[in-house]
Amino acid sequence: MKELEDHRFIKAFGKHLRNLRIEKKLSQEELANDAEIPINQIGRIERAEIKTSLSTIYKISKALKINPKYLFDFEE
Amino acid sequence: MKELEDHRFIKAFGKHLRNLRIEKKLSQEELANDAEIPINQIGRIERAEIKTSLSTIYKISKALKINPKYLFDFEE
DNA sequence: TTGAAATAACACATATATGTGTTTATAATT
DNA sequence: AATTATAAACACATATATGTGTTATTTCAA
Repeated sequence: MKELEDHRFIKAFGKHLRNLRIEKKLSQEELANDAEIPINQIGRIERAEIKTSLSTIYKISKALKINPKYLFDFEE
Repeated sequence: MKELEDHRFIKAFGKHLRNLRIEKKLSQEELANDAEIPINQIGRIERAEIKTSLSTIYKISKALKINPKYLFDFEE
């Protein structure tokens, strides 16, 4: 089943995002505000509820003040 | 307008994907088949028609046999 | 310049992300 | 224990990606 492998990646991405957010000492709400996306989105991504889009990835990276590629700089 | 900036990023992503695909000497159809996604999706991403998802990004990186982060290794 | 391969450009149904709001649960602090 | 901040868990409407199919256009080699 390809879904399992895919889901592992999505979960790792969410965990990595959470790590980066906490490193920067931001709440989900603060990050969401900075990124100009709804408050709930950050939690949904961190919990791997959704497979977010390039657009949201870009906005989050801007709010974290990092290059988007660092959002993918993690091991599964 | 934030949309413009966002769109520059999406376009750069598409251009980078096209470069990577051509480097590997794959047609859109071959890459789509390898990634097990519809043939049209690759073209839509390369032309920046859509802001694709984490899931598709993962599948494409697998098909290209690269780490997903290299899909974001480009300058805007 | 013609034929074949590759890509673009349509249309349309379905699945999923987004956006907004409300309510519940969990931590942390005083 | 009570208060506050944070995050999770719901629901629901809307926007957009996905998936499938067909037709036009472009590209490139013979």
